[in-house]
Amino acid sequence: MDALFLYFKNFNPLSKDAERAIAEISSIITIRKNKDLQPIGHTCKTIYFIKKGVARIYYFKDGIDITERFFFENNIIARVESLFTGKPSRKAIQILEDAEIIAINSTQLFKLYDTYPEIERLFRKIFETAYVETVNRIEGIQFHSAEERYNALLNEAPNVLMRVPLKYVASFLGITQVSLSRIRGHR
Amino acid sequence: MDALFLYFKNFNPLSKDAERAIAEISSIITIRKNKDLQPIGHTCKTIYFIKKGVARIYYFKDGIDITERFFFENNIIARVESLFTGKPSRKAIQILEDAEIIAINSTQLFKLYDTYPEIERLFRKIFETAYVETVNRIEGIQFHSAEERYNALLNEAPNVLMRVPLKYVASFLGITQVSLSRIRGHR
DNA sequence: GTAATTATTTATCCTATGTTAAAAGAATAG
DNA sequence: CTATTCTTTTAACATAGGATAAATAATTAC
Repeated sequence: MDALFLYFKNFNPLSKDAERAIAEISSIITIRKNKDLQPIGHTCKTIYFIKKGVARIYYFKDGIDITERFFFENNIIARVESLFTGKPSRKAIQILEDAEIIAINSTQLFKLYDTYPEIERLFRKIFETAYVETVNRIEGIQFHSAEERYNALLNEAPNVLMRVPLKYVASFLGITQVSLSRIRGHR
Repeated sequence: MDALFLYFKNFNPLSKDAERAIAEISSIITIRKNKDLQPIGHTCKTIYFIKKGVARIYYFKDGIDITERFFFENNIIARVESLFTGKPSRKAIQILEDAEIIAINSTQLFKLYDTYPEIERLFRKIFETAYVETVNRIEGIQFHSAEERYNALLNEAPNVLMRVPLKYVASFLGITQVSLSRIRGHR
């Protein structure tokens, strides 16, 4: 649990009381490579924190597997389009490397918001930051060539290319696997 | 101010007290077509609400004017990548139709969060919703052809095409104006 | 360790969108 | 009302990336 609270400190340090309250609604999961942590079609009622391992959010678009995003150690994962709307998610979370994960029950978490404004503030800040990252990502997607996006990924997140199968990287970059392979060849 | 409080009710109804506190840190601006409401390079310290008119957030990418998003009546505008990070924004807000706008001072607003948890909750929910919209938008950008994106816009937000110059729509769709014109010709 | 499966690359051909330039149409200023 | 400027369309040509198929290479199961 310590890794989680350390992560929280970057956003809004919590009182011991608040930490305890979160610990009470959380559990630790170990899960193996290639398993789905959450399947498509379920309403997201959990916020995950990766202690160890790699994961991705993916979905199917016209029968094709699309990676929305990758997640590494010391980060929060949630399918926010379901978490914040209460609607079933069309997306799944898949584990790409054997993982150790902290699962926080979001229904209970949102109830804690009433008793602990500091917890509400913490998650407000976490998701504001995630929101900003998403806004910035649109720019990268929309106005760079596939090759530029690949090179940017290589610079900014080389661990993606080192720890994740290329077939998943391709759709994340918005191209086919064949194109990605061609781009990697240009060198 | 009433339009603003009515808008707030969709997210988290406020007490009269909280409404008064927000009214105190807000002002009404009238501004003409083609003017910049906020220039590039300034740190965003204001959250705007459009009572009347149309606006867009735009920036320059390699000297080319890119529209990030359009905003119509009864919506909040903010350059969140600046608002939530405190860094200067590379983006500007431009008015596309003579507008009447409520400007909320964000520095003072964030201070109100301490006294009025209901206000913090309100804006948490507003930005959670905006975050979800942004996540959903990525899907639309990344895996549809330009023509599909144009048709989707035509269906989902025909007011964009009716009230906004096409040259601004093109970059919003991620294509050149020439391509947009070609696509509109296919019919 | 070998067979079977899965991931990646290479090759060919094709289409959507970019680029540049020019024409046509609409809006604005005086 | 006319001239000027700004916006949109049209045309011709170039290219990045998609689709399909097949060949390697790497993993996994037994």
